[in-house]
Amino acid sequence: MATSSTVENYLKAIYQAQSAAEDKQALVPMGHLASALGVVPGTATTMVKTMVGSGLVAYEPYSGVRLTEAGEHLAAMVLRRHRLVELFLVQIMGMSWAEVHEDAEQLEHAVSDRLIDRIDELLGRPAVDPHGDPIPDPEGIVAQHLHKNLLTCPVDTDLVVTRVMNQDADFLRFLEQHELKPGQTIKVIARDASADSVSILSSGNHQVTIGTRAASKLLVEI
Amino acid sequence: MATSSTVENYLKAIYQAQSAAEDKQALVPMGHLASALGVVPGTATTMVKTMVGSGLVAYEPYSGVRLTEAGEHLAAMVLRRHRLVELFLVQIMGMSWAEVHEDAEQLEHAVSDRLIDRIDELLGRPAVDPHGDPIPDPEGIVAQHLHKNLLTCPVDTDLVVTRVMNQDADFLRFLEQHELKPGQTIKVIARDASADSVSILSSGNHQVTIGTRAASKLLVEI
DNA sequence: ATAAATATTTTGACATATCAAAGCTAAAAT
DNA sequence: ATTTTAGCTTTGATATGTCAAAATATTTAT
Repeated sequence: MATSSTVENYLKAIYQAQSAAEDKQALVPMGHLASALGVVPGTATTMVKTMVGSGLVAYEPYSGVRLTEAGEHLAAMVLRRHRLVELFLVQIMGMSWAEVHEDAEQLEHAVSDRLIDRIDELLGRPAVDPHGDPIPDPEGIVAQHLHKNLLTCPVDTDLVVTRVMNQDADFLRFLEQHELKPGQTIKVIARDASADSVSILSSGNHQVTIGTRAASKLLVEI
Repeated sequence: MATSSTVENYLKAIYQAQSAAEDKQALVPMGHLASALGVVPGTATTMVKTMVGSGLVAYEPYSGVRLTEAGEHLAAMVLRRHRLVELFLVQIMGMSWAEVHEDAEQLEHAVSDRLIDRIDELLGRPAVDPHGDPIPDPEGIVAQHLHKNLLTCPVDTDLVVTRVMNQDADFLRFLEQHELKPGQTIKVIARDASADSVSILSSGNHQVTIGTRAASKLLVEI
């Protein structure tokens, strides 16, 4: 009955697709799931059907897939392990936040409940990981934080970066270099729709201009 | 070309069987290998044949299997990861040495070279794990320590426990309770061949009597 | 030297996870 | 309303790792 790491990855991908959607109850299309996991669509269909058999997901042919309560809980546990491990690698092992994702991707399937609780304790039961992603508690409950992104937040107001919705190492290194990491205080100076850009004043008082695609991935708190 | 965790476990089992043998070049019988891995003999035969194809082992039908140089190096890397992880879990995560084996068994297949080097550094490039088992260096070289066990060591002489050749959690808890862990000083008071027993004076000056089977698993330095 | 016991290999089957390519469905465009 | 297109499912294969049970080899005992 123990879920394979493949099944854990499917659960995680469905969970994250559901979280990203406006309607949290919406079905995740098979094509989306397949490309998130790097498999061909047929593989996802087959796999999802076996997961229906384990009671982890609900599936409607030609429409998509959604987690059941059991699946959602398991997915939250995978995310809990992943995020605690990431924070642990940065905080305790002194690794760079840009490079820990791959390691965490492997370790999330290998750490025991006992060890993950030890890590949680050592880190002081943290609420978020180095990217600002919330860490589900042992019951699978996720503290929902409301933040705006750099396209929806007010201009010329002090903001604290709270979350980065992109795991790409180069992007993370860019943010680090320009003092735009979670916890740092910034300000949006201007938005230019025609230039597709947003200009920011970083915590170190340096100015940077980024594209709106990137700006939408940076979440802030006022 | 990356070895699966199954192959890594086969390599480790063959390595450890070869190390335990008097003749380090002796072939490991398939039955031994199969039972060490908890599979039926036919499975081991099949698997070993595919490993021949990868150049990791030499195999002689009806005789057994032996690591090639490439296989030995890979096996040493698995053991290096396992032992560094065990020491890490005990030293940094504060887990009990009796309970870390299972965790390490999983993690040894999931930690990256980068992370294992970080762990190695954090622990100060240690030579042995909590059981006194030597940690292979990044080139796969193992410092060979010569020790005697409680059956071959001199009686009534101060000894330091250096290594425990048994991973059984209950046995490890027993040693802990009776102050017989690696690093502690003990003395053999008497051996009784007919009673199949060895009597020991522990570091805390308590006396314990254990069977010769157990005594052979405790290695010491004079 | 032969029989009995033990160990090993082979064979056929199965579970999991995957792909390529053919076949279907549903939505969008005309 | 029909065609096109995009997306999804099915089918048949493949790779990995495993077992049960039959066949074979080796060792031990008589």
